[in-house]
Amino acid sequence: MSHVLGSRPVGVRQAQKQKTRQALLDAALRLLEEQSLSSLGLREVTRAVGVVPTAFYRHFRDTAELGVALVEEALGSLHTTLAAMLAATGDGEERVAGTVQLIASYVRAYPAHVRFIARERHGGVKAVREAIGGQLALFAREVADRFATEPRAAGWREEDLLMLARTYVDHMVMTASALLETDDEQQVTSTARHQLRLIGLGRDHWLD
Amino acid sequence: MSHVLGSRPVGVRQAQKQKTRQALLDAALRLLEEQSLSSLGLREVTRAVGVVPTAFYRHFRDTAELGVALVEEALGSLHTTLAAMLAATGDGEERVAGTVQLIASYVRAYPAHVRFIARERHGGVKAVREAIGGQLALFAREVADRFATEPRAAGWREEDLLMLARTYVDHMVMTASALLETDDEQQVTSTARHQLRLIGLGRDHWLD
DNA sequence: CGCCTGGGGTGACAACTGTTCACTGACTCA
DNA sequence: TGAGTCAGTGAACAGTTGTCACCCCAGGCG
Repeated sequence: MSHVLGSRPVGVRQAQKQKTRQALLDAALRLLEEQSLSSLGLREVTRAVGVVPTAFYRHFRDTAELGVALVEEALGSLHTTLAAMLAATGDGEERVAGTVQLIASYVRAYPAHVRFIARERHGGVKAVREAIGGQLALFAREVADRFATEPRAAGWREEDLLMLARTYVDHMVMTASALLETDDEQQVTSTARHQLRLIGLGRDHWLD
Repeated sequence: MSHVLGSRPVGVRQAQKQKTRQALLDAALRLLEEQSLSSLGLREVTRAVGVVPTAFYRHFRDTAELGVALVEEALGSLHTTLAAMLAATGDGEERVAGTVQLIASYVRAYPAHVRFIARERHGGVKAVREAIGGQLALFAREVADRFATEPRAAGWREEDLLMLARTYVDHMVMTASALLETDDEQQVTSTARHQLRLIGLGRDHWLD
């Protein structure tokens, strides 16, 4: 008789289903640490979960659809984090360092998700590529909109603001994946900070 | 009795072998346009060439080794092109436009190679990732060395020059893969030009 | 010339894949 | 309470995969 508002699983039934679904996503993400989505087998995933192959179809049409769900899981919840990151006003060296540190801690917290995004951004599954591209474009828009409200953006053309935002987003993704592959985190974060400074300088002298 | 110096195929035998090897590479590259290396099957490649599966082993241990060979084919010959690109002295708007145009024409000439590099740079096969990373690091070194000879580099720290070079190389790769995925080439090249201008401005004011 | 090397072919193997269909039994809800 | 829903099961299918030992015969070379 009780109605649960907002949250998805309304009964024991739905809850179990979502639990299995999440188990499939988790197992897939783990398997994808050492292979690409286009070689991920449906049986491989169900075996890792401890469930019969056909159960897979109750949740996803194929592994491509699972991939799209993973994109949502990895990037969907990042919008709020990004907003917080942008809200930290102030500029200069400590702002730059803070940004890079935030990226580093995110990579440390969710390495598998980051790896997945970096790997499948140009991967072999079209639907997943497009899902990631869409999310990143959304990020760029959000960043650009944020910039537009700041006094530094006075005199900037709309499209140049978007270009600048794209540069920042691209740099973020590249730094994240570089952090995954290196074992010298200091080296990577240092380079990332200097690159941000470089972009910041270009930004300051854009209107000449 | 005649000795051919330098060039590889010294006899009809060797020539045939290299011909088959090249056919395997070509077929693989074509198949990789719509999948990742980690899902590329050995049989799939030989079938496309019109050769029996076991013949594959005469040339490569497995598909990973073929992938490394593809990296060499795609990036190995690019060093000279890159040198030419850097040799074009002069700066400012037309230099930037020329650079972007050169990238665009390279993508148009070898789209499959570019796609392969973008896809496997963070792909599921470790050996291939490392091969690509090594080549790109080499590019960055070459660019940095070139910069070091220019008067603009006066006062720059060695590691900052390398950082700058990496930024340019990364930007090149990103622009190339962006050109592959878009259908609006003008849009992408325009953004790329503006990003180069942004970096150039940062470069000009680095020593403040 | 005639032996030898080795790229390519044959056929077969066990293991694996995605997808189908009919099923069971715990949960839902009027 | 009793009928219906549906997440997960079980078995079977037609293909596919990588790898094997063995054979063939054109090209290389003394």
